Parts: sequence; C-alpha cells; structure tokens
Amino acid sequence: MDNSVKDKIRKLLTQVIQKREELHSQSEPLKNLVISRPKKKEWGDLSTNLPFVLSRQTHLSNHQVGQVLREELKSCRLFSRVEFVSPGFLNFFLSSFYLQETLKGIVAEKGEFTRFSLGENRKVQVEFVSANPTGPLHIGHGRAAAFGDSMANILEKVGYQVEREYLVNDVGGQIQRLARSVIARLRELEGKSFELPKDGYQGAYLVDIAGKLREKLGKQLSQEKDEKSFLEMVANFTIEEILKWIREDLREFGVSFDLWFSESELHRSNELLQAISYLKEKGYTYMEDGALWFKTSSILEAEEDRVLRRSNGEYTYFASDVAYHLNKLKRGFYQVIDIWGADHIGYVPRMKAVAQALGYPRGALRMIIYQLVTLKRGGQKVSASTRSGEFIPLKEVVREVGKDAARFFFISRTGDSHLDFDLDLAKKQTPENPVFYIQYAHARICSIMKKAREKGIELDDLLGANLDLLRTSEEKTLMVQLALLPDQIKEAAENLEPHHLAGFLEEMAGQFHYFYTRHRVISENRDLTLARLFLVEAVRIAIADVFQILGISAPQEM
RNA sequence: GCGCCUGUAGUUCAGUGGAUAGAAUGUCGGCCUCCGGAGCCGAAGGUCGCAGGUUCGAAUCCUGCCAGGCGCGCCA
Repeated sequence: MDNSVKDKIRKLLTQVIQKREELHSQSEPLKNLVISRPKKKEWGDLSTNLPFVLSRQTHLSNHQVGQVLREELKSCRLFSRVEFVSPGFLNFFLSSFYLQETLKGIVAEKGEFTRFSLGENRKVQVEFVSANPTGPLHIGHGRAAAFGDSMANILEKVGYQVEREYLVNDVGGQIQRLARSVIARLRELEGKSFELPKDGYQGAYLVDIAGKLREKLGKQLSQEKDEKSFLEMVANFTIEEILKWIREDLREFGVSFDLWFSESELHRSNELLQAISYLKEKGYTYMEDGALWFKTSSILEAEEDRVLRRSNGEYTYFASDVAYHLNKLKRGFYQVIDIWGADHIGYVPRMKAVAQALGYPRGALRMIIYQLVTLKRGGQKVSASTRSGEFIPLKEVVREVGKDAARFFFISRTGDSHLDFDLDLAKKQTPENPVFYIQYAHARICSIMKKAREKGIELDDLLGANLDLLRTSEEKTLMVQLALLPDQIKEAAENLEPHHLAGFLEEMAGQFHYFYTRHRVISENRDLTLARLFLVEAVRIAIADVFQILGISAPQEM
C-alpha cells in the first residue's frame, strides 16, 4: 500500500531542503516541484526540476542547488545514481535494491501493492450513464459506462468507498412521447390506422414492446376508459421493459450499479417541493410571468436565471435535478461526481450554482464532461440519435467487437477529446488492435509459467530467486515500469483520468515482447530462470491488476 | 452572437511550464532450429491551426484570429 516512488522522492527532497540552510526560502518550494519521467533513458528513471525552482527562490544558481541536492541524495539506497544536468535537472536512477523490493512486493501482495490509503475510506459517489429509459443504450452511453466504472474502480483502489448510481429519468414530456409512440405501435399491431407522433420515438424497438404489452396487459388496457390511467399504464410498462434491456446491456458490459434512483421518487416523497422551498427561504427564487425562477445570476454573473416551476404549475427537469442533487449531497458523501456527456455542458455552471445555494462547499460536487463518440464503420461515420431510431446499440457493438475491446477503446483517450470509435479496428484480432496486443502479453506469460511448471518449477520456488541476476537493460526497463505503476494509478485517481492506464499497459506490453524476443526465460541456468520467471510473473500480475481496474479480462490463453 | 471542448506525423492519438516533440497504425525494408511469429527490428514521415505576448525556458499559460464538435428552452 502507498507504494508511490514519487512520494518517496518528494519526501527525501523535503528533508534535504529542511536540513540545508542555504536552500531555505520564504515561498513553498515544493509547490512547483515536478517529478516526472524523462524522455530519454540517459536522463534517469525519474527526474525533477527542483534546481530551477529553488534557484529562483534563493540566491544560488541552478548548478549550485543541483550540486547540494546531489550531495545529499546520492547515498540514498533508493538510488543507484543521482545526477545534476544542466540547465537544471536532477536525474534519479533507481537502485537495484528498490527495483527488487518492487518485484517482491508485487509478487507477494498482488493487487494490494497498488492500493493507496489516499481516500481515507471516505465515501464518494459516482453517477454515470443515467440514460433516459426511452430506448436501448447506444455507443455514447458505452463511453460513459466504461469511463464511469473504471473511474469508480480507480477511486476504490486509492482508498475511497465508492457508490455507483444510475438516475432513471422516468418523469416528464419524454415519457409521454414514449408512451404515445408505443400506443401507435399497438394500433399498428392491431391492424388499425396509426400515426407515429412526429416528436416521438421512431425506432422499431418499440414494436417489440407493444407486442409484449398487448400480450401481458391487453385485456386490462382494453377495459381502461380513463385516458390518463391508460397512458400511465403504457408508460410504466414500457419503462420497465426498457430498463430491463439497459440493465442487461450493462451487465454484458461488466458494469453494475449500487443504486438505481428514480426521478419519480423525488416527486412522490415530496422532496422536490422541499428542495424548492429551501431555495425560496434562502432568497434564491422569484416569480415572473407566472413562473418560479432560480436566481442563477446571483451566484454566477454570466449565467441566466432558470425556471423551476412553469406557469402551468408543472416543475421543470431542472427542479427535479435540484432535488436530486440535494438528496445526494445530504447523503454525506465526501464528494459527489457526475459524469455527463458533452451535450449537458451548459448544465454544469447551473448545477454548481445550485450546490452552492444549497450551502455546500465548492468541491462537494464535481462534474466530468466527456466528449461525444463518433462511430466509424468502413470509414463511414454513423450518427446516433435515440429519437430518430438511427443509432448503433451498445449491445451490438459489444457483441461485434467484444466487451474487452470496447471498454479499452472507450477509456483509451481523455474525456476532453472526441472519440473516433473504429469498429473495424476494434474487431480485429491482430496486434494492430492494442487490447489484443496487451492480452497476448498476459497469455504469453501464462504460457511460460505453464511451461515452467512442466519442468518442475512451482510458484513457491520463485521465492528463492536471486534477483541480482536481472541485469540486462530489457529487464531493467520492465522493473522500472513496474515501480512506476502505483504512481500511475494514483495520478489517474487524482486527475480522474483513466486513459493514462491504457497507455501504461500498451507501453509495458511492448517492453515485455521486446524483452521476450531477446532473452530466454526458461533456460539451462536454473538460477537465471527463477529470476526471470519472477520478473515475468510480476509483469503478469501488473497487467491483470490494471485490466481488473478497467473491467477487461486477462486471458490465460487466447 | 455567447459559453465549454478540440486542433500535434498520411490516419487515430499521447504529451504535470522543462532537455533533440512521442506511440500506434499505414508506407517501405528486414527477422521464425529455440519458452505462443497473435511477436520483434530498421527507415521514411512534423512551420505542434495562425499571429502576438508572458520568462531563464511554451505544444503546454495569456490575448486575438481561423477551423471543427457540443451547448445556449417555461425540453429532458
């Protein structure tokens, strides 16, 4: 646990600054301190810009600061070498001692090695997907699902208690339109004249639901005279059916939720009215044109005021979202994280203003926006719209390319960028497809371990391995990569950026294949064999560990 | 018109204010007696959208343009 190399180095640097008077300064030297991975091997395994930073704050030159730091650190057993390089970098070469400790740690502790206590067991909530129950999940929801679930896993890994939540928007005009669309399909099935509502849902998937509805509730429906009850019956049935699809699609995608929260519950429980009157009491509302408005502008100048209750007396979706967020915030989470698609971008300042109006600190509510997905097939872009019925369902994509490839593609780049999802590439079972490349490394290692067992070497025998024998640059590269894994995970959690893990895996798989083609793991030399098996087993554990976070399977054979 | 996101190799994309800007893929050329060739190596490929500014140092920060995406409802 808490195996961050960077934290260890940061601590050492802090100690040196405290110890050496000439390095003292008024400002906080570590604020601008960066410890990063240099671009070139000869610049060490890790490097810091601290000489730059400190020289600005003291009367010393980059060079002088660097030499002082080097003197103090060069005998640390964390490093084999510490070098100052002009113009102002301090480069660290990790010691064999530390790299071997890392290997032993990984093999002994498995996934526990990359765990952190950072979250201090605080409760965090991640709300994601929350697709309207008006149709099956499409490709865009896939990005939300993969991203949200991986994010939740990462936060758990660094010590938070994470709750995954899906908000079901089962209220409002869209549900009315949905029900009317089903009713039209019902008439279609009965051979009557029918017309799909123009603003309704055109997708053929509603025909199935209409059929099922007729089969199950046909009699009751034909006896129902009250139009409102009729509509409600259809709506409820339809929502339930669609939610079944959604749950099933998510299950196939390896995503599950702790709580499915119904928007209608907020209406039934009176929480909506309570939330609104709370805002009223605090003076954040006013009446105009017969509607009740929220004074967004009093909190964020650039924002326009928004309607909470329409002049016809109905509450807006915004109003239920106020109630929903109050409900969430009141549950005592250290942080509530909403993961939204770019089409909700305009909503962010509004909801932040609401959280503030409700009296919660700035950091309590955090929104992550991911950009939309473009699906490509045969070089052609495919558009996605639930209402028009022209969309590629997530289920279809998952069945076509597999859960693993789909999840990998979705989290492989930052949420800030548009995602071009190339179906043809994701489907390929060749090394062009990064997920197969990485899985292949894992399977290859499993195969080596199996071979070793056939030769009479058991996992327990590895414990006696002499890791001093791992001396080649290829072995060293892998060990360094493994040593950096905990930091990688910690940083992904801090920045809420899972895509770095995908890059890390690709890199490590590449390093492994490179090593493999140059050195035999199992050879006549038993000691060397044991040492290399130890290394390779650590790599395998690391791959499986990160895959587990990303919800991707680590196959033993392919 | 206003707000947010994006613009980096032919293509898809990485890149905490740091060192000679990287990878994958594609193109071209190589490597199988041997633990999984579903792999490996090499080469070519760039005015980091454009123009200013900030500083020891800018793909990264600021300003202004240009281009694309998403928003800007008493819809959800």
